[in-house]
Amino acid sequence: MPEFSREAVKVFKALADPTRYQMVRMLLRCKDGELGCVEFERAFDLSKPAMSHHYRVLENAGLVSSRKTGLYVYYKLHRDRLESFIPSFDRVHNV
Amino acid sequence: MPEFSREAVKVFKALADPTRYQMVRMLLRCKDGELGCVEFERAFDLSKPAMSHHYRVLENAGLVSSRKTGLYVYYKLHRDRLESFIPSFDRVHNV
DNA sequence: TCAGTGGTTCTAAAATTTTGGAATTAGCGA
DNA sequence: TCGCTAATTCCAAAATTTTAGAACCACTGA
Repeated sequence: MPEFSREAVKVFKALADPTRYQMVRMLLRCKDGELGCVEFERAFDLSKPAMSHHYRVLENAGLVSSRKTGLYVYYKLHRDRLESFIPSFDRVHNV
Repeated sequence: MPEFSREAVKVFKALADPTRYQMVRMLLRCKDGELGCVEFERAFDLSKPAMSHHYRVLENAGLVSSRKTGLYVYYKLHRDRLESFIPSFDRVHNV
């Protein structure tokens, strides 16, 4: 399978989970496309390890990257990456 | 989670597998958006039950429906359903 | 009627994904 | 330095998904 297809499947896998799908939508909605673990943990009733796992899946799909300041970690959405596989994701899914 | 989101996740799940992703692309490429099991089985080195499983996942996601004539079954892509969750899927993924 | 083909269903195994407790790492402030 | 908090890593269990053999169903043609 060509490289692009493998990447596409990885992106779809990343979005094929309710928690991660919602995380991406939260990131789309927020002002600077960046949210901290705190916000995510408040939104989803999951353990820290489970959340960490989901962050990693999104990172491996190239959909987010993380930045650490002090104790806190912030995740930033890569809109162009998302749109390059799912154009208008924003318009369609950010309801 | 709202209905649309649940449906969206189901559609992403359906596409989050190499075989099914390719199946959808084959359907996009073919003339009348319809292909038979024969073509799919020739394209993928999987057992009949495994293929049947994949057909069902795509059907449950509302992405295809099937039609039987005689011994043969044909699957038809629902382009509008696909595009309603992933606009321009055709253009982006039908490489 | 019956032999043969195409496809699904049933069942269970293999593989992957999701999850959380425990231990660990990293940074902050006293 | 020490104690505290935030987050990840390690590990294993639970859940889900993918797969195929065996049995079955549906249709065709002889």
